[in-house]
Amino acid sequence: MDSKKFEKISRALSDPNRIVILEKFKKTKDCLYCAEIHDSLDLAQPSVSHHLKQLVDADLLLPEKEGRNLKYTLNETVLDDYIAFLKALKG
Amino acid sequence: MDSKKFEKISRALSDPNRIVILEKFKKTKDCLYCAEIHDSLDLAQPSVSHHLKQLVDADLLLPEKEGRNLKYTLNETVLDDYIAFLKALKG
DNA sequence: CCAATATATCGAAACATTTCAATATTTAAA
DNA sequence: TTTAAATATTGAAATGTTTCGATATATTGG
Repeated sequence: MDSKKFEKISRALSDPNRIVILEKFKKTKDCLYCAEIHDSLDLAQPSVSHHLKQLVDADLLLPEKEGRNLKYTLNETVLDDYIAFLKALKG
Repeated sequence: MDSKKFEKISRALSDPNRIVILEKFKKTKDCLYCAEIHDSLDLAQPSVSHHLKQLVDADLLLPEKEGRNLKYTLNETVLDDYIAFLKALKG
């Protein structure tokens, strides 16, 4: 992971609503539907869409179409790469 | 670490100049002087001061006064806590 | 104490992000 | 194939961030 990618992921992680989204993966199964995310986020639909886009653009979430719904899974590989970058900072 | 703290650290990590600062710790010894940071950052002095403040406010850097200079060390404990939060996201 | 050096703060311009209403697009069901 | 549901895009207001010149504060050496 290069520093530009690291920066982008950090930015994606620097918003309370997006943290709520990511934490939902901890509590629930390994995938979440767009509508479930929308329900847990006291925000208008375009705002939810915007936040999901940030997370997808940072590769933290992997989107998958399922009929007319959208399903997201957490990209653990990217999280691991991000963690590796952080560990490298320590020398 | 709570999510508010996680958010703040993520924001501190989401800027290219601040990443350059943190990466300098990898290359050099375990502490850096304000002036060394300033020298490696093609930015005006108030901007450097601003970025260092973000990093200190997020507890990523620990400042220490040494006469009329300022010395910073990387806070590895906070980095570890941040990493632990990330790992917890994966379940 | 005075002058010089190191760092911080202020205030404003430039830029980026968040939010939502309105609207568009896609897809499945009727 | 029309309609309803799910999601995305646009455009604009509100807010936050970055940057720097000017200036303030602290510290040390002379």
